[in-house]
Amino acid sequence: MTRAQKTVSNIGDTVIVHESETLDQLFGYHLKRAMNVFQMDLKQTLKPFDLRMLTYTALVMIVENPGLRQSQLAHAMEVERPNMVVIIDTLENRELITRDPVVTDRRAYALNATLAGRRLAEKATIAVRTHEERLLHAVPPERRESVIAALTLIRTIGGGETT
Amino acid sequence: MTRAQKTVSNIGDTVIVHESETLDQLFGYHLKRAMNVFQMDLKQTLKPFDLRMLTYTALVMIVENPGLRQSQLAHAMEVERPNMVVIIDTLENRELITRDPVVTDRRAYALNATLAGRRLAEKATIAVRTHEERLLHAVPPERRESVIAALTLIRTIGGGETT
DNA sequence: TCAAAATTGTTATGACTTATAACTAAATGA
DNA sequence: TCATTTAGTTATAAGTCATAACAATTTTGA
Repeated sequence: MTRAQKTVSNIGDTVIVHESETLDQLFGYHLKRAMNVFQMDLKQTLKPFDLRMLTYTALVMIVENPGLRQSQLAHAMEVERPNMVVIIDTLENRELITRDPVVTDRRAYALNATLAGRRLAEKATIAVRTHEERLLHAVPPERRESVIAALTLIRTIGGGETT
Repeated sequence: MTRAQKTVSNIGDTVIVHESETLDQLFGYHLKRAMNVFQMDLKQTLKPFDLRMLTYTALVMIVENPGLRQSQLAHAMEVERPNMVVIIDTLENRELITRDPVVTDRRAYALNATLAGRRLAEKATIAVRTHEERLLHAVPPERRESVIAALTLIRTIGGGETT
């Protein structure tokens, strides 16, 4: 049973739902279903590192963009500023990052990863890559690239985000 | 500025984040970003019909699978049963669906769409398709099919859902 | 047959996520 | 200078999602 064709079928006595013709034709529906799989897997993958999706993303972004401001990070991650505070708090409390003063702007903090932060990001990323590989092993690399290109195209058009 | 290459660049005096090398290499990251775009758009698209993503999905599934039970729908939508109750309540209160008794099982309800429900589903679906078209217009149909096929492949492998 | 187990839908509730309003401190700029 | 804007924060509300427990019913198997 590779693809769903019928909307309903019978096994013995019980009716089993097989999706919906209409929804099956919607791109966003497939996007959501695939997203669910990735999200559940990612959650489990990050659990050993005591990271959530957002804290992981923030950590990696800080590692690769030293000196980043919270507001910039919030904007990049499409997260509201107040919510970014607690994410940063979490990472700072675990001493994975530091809030350093910015000489040119005393309101702002420059975010920097500590050595522990960089190491954790590295380890977590390896785990995430491994798990992605497991999910994607049936999709050849060039297909993956093609899909990513399509997704990026969609985002840059529909999202209005120039980044 | 179509694609991000550098992680950080300077415009005038302010540092601007351009994503992250590491995250950019992750399939799930692109999936999530594209998903955000779709989700925000869908939310706006369904607002005039006073439907949310889940109520829309449930309504369409009921329209196309008459007689469906709540638990079957919950399973198909990957939603917990208690949460399905409120979704069904909402649709029933608006008289878009009915909970009909099942002669063979007095515990269960057979879900059926009313005429109003079918009409609303139809109108909403047209709107959703239109909005998807706008988001996807830069992606040629065969690319879309290819992406959907890849997403389905991922789901059937990683998700474990035979459905 | 009939008691135990499982299932359907439900209620109540709590955890977690995300959004909004309002505030302080600092920077900007007319 | 003084009004306006911005960075970060606090408090809080709204929204989403998951868990436990329950009544009614069906199924199971001893």
